[in-house]
Formats: sequence, structure tokens, C-alpha cells
Amino acid sequence: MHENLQHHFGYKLEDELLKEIQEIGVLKKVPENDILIEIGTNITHMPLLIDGAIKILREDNNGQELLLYFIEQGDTCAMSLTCSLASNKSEIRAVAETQATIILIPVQKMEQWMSKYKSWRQFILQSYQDRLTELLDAIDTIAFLKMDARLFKYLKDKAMVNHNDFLQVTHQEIATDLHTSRVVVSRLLKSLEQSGKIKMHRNNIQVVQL
DNA sequence: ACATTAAGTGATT
DNA sequence: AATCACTTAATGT
Repeated sequence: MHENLQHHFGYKLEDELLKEIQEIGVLKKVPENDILIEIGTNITHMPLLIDGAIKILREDNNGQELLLYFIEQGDTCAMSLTCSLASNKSEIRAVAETQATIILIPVQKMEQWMSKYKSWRQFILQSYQDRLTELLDAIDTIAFLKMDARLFKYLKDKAMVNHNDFLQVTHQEIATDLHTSRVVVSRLLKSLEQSGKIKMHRNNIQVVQL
């Protein structure tokens, strides 16, 4: 755990804090598709992402999903802080996109550390800023990009967080993430393939133009 | 051989 | 871009 911490957070968090994280945090490996945070639940722990990727989803009244963004290693879910302070329920769902390693920190500790460690405060604020930027980006994508561009962006993002150009995903799963229908995804994928941006193989898609 | 699941296609709104 | 209806291909039992 120490090496992990040092590697991913050592440069931005002070040594004393890293020590505390080591003592208090619980190292956990989660399998792919594991739900880390569910909508409407209280958040008791905040996850520090060591490796892997997490996707953040929103849900409408009918239970339809919409992907907001991916979180990569060295970051965290800043929402857990506000939620804990206001003892609110989570507005989002966090699902492990890949197999991931996380360190769980009780939210009470987060509060303490806010006043105790400058680097922690900065880390959290920076994380907020990053999330906000990604949210704005997500809004732009949904509002201004046509479905074909959205789909291609989705594939590129997915390839990036997976560190793999070959995406193992069904058309239906893509459609769910993008909140559209499978038929549309199939058709757009075909046109993307014809324009040489991707290649489709059986049960996986290769992103060519990164 | 049959059922199930993923993906392709045409037509309609 | 969504939905329906139908087909085809691949995979599992």
C-alpha cells in the first residue's frame, strides 16, 4: 500500500498525511462493474483511486442511465465530501469501469484533514475543479455534439481509461451509457468504421484514430 | 437441434 | 434520432 500511495499521491500530499492514510485507509480491490456508490445512499467512505478507472453515471426517473465521465487513477470522488458534510444522499452512481484498486477513507477523516493538512485541502479543491470541468465537458458533449461525435468521443475516452484500443463492449452497453438505442449505435458504428475511425471485430471494437 | 443473445437492415415517425 | 419489426450470425445447452 505504501508504494502505491507514494507513487500516485506522494508528489501532492505531505508525508505525514500519507502516513495517516496508510494507517486509516483500507486497501480494496474491486472487480469490474462493481458498484462503488449507489444513487440515494449515504456515503460513509470516500475512495482514493490507485489504479483502474471508475465511471460516473446519472439516472433519470425511468432508471435510464447516462454516463457523465470517467475518473482515472490518482483522483477521487469529490462528491463524497459535500455529501458527508451535509449528510446528503448520493446523486450519482459510481461503477468500476475496470478492475480497480482503491483506498477507502472514512468521511469524518476527510473533514479533519481539511483543516489539518494544506495539501489535502488543495487536493480536494483541485479534485472539485477537475470534476466541474469534466461536467461542463459532459454538458457540451451532450448539448452540442451529434450522436456520431458523442459516440466516437465515448469510444476514445473508454480506450483511454482502459489503456486498450480494443474495447470489449456490446452495442447495447454503449447505447445504455449514451442513453440512446442499440439500433442507433449499430448504425453509427458502421459509419465510423467506413470512415476509418474504428474497426469492428467480433465482440470488440478497435479505436484506430486516437 | 433448439434457444438465446448480439448485431444488421428497412420502414416509419 | 427513436422505435418497430424482422433477419442473420454466433454461441450455449
